Amino acid sequence: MKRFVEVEQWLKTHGIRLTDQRRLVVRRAVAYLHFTAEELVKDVQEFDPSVARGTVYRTLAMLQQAGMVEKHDFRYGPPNYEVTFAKAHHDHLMCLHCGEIIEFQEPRWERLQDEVATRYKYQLLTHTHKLYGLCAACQGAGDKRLAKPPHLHVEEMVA
Amino acid sequence: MKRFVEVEQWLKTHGIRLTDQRRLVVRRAVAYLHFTAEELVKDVQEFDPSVARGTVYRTLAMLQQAGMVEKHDFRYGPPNYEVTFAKAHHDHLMCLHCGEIIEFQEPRWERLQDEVATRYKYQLLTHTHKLYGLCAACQGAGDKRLAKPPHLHVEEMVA
DNA sequence: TGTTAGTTGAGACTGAGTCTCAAGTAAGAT
DNA sequence: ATCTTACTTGAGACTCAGTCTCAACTAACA
Repeated sequence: MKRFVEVEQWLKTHGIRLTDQRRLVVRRAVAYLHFTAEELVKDVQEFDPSVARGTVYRTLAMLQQAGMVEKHDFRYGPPNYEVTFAKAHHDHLMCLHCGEIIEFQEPRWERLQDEVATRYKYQLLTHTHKLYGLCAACQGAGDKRLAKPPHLHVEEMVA
Repeated sequence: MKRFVEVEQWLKTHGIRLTDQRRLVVRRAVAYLHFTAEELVKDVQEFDPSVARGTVYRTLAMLQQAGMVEKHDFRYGPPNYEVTFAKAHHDHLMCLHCGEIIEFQEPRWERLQDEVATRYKYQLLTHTHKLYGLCAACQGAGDKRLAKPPHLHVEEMVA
């Protein structure tokens, strides 16, 4: 089953009203790996220019609230969103030159984290762990500065 | 020797002109553990209201460039700055209720990171690792939402 | 097919940060 | 000590991302 169908079902069963606008936002969001709010606004408005910015932000907040979308503050540019519904926990490795984002898992970290939390008597709720560097392809390139914002990877429109 | 004296010397030896404004910004910054740009602006302007916002931002950027100040995107609110000059590398643990920030070191992480970077053929440049939870004191409190922004810890003014 | 509470679009508003440029000044040269 | 000049500053306009308000609209249940 397509992911957006599951997301829509989840919304329905949780008493959240399904409007055309929300459907569109969800469908466009799941087509991306990572995206910024403004990118999603533009993308959604290409399909329906009448959808307001506020609606996209509100829907995004709602999805985040529901735990289907996560917001990441990568170090450069505005925050990045990711649809995490039915996805295993992972951390991120980002190329500072081309903006590639790799998702990886490292269970040994999770254990070390618990250890640290215990050390300081903290009840751990969440964490972010991000590595920044240069991917193999960009290590040769001359200018090592961030060339473009963290991106993107669009699948086809699933309408 | 006071930290700000070292910072000022460093600036001097690197051909950066020492103005009264920069001196003030540096001195106020080293009085904090963590601070936001706007907090520093207000703080600096209490000592000299004629210092412009732009000047504080510019000085902050310069110090960051020089590697004496680090910018942290904690998950809530605007970015947090920290004077890292002559400080060992560390990561952060933050209480989501009272905003306490604990700095800790965990060398085993660094090794795991190198491993991950190698796995993906990345040249690692930097990383951020932040744990969020509830400190011992706040675990009992009723409302678990973030009560106030990441803060602060002011030492006395060193003028 | 009502009814109504939840949702929307439009645009004003906010907060954080950047930019511009004329005026001011630190610090090396004289 | 004073000159010179490139660097720095203050003021305020500007930008960008995100939030808020409110009248008009609509999904979904009765």
